[in-house]
Amino acid sequence: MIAPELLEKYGALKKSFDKNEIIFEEGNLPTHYYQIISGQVKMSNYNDDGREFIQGIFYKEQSFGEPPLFLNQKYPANAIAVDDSEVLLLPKNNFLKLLEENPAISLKIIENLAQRLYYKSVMAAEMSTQEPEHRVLKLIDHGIAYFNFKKDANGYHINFTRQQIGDLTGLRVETVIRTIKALEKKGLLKIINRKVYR
Amino acid sequence: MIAPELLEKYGALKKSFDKNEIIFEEGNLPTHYYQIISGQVKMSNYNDDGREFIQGIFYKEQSFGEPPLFLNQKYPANAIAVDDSEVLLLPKNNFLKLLEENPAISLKIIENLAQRLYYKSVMAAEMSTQEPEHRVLKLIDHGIAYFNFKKDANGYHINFTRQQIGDLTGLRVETVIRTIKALEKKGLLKIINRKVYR
DNA sequence: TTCATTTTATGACTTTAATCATAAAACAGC
DNA sequence: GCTGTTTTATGATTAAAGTCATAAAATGAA
Repeated sequence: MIAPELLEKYGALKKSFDKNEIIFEEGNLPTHYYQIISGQVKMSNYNDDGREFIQGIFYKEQSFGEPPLFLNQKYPANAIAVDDSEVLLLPKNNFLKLLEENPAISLKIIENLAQRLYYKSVMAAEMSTQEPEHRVLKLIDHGIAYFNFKKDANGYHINFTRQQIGDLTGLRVETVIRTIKALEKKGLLKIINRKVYR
Repeated sequence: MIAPELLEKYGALKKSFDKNEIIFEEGNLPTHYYQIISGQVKMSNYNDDGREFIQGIFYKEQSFGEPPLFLNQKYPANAIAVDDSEVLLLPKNNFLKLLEENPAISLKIIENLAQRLYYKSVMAAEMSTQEPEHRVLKLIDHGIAYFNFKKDANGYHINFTRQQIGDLTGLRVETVIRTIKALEKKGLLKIINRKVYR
């Protein structure tokens, strides 16, 4: 996260996106640095027959879509508002100037990219070799650490739909539903009127 | 890549690893920055029943294992020499000092992490939603751009074993062998005495 | 040059998640 | 409050990759 005041000093502008509105599209060249003020944004791909894979979900104070910005490459995925969201947009050149003039920010960017690479490494290993129960549990446990799940009397409330869990783990909804039930039976999580807790 | 002279100025030492020797292990805390002088290194995970997933393969002048270094987290995978290899090791604190005193290097690190994140994004989407032919082809095409495949009269020589392709895509050897044959039949690649070309 | 190991290969079969069909409950918009 | 959509749910069936067995070719080490 970069302080909003600093971003604004370099010319960042606030933009609002409605729920399900596209922020940028796969295949386009990056033009801005994006940082969320409020709401949530997902980055995802659609394969040939319309099946979705969610690369990640981002919340307030988080940035997204930087890698292609540094590489002059096309976006490998779409960014879509999951809820009504407000986002700060800083044009690429201003962003690079900001980095140059504020070396401490570079370390923040590095740490952020390192964190995301870490998540992708863990999930890639899970998704390639582990069975559904393992995959779902790993996603949930990662989510507790890095997504904004709230803890209450029942434990952490995993506020993802079964479909979202499927799209994040590469499983189908039905499989996720069955897997979650199996995990509950094993006592690894709780289902309280359809909500999942851990 | 950071210039070897600069690394040595900050106290980096050269270390040799035999083929199949472990450089560092999953679960350990990072102590050094690693940059390859010669040979090749893979980062990989083994799941509960011994199945391997290769996170990536790295060659001369490339660094590996940085993310946990920036996050003070444990390594999410093992680093193993694929061939006899020489690696420059720079202790963590010296590396951070180097970064601090050479701001231009930070941008290099950022670009490198961005590149790896880009690869992982593309492969994650493939691995979760696409059929084997698509997955193998994507890996090969990515490899042409970023691994050191050599081009000759037959095209790019994909010098991965079927097993390695399987470990990189989450498929079993037999499936890779059959998939490659199917891709050859479709004219998407060539097999010339067991070697794969594209 | 020989021998052990790795890599590629192929067929038969099995398992597991995907698919398909259907429906109830919950939620959101009007 | 009604209605359309989304989410959760369950059972039956299918397809596709995994598994198992076996072997030839290639490679590398002694």
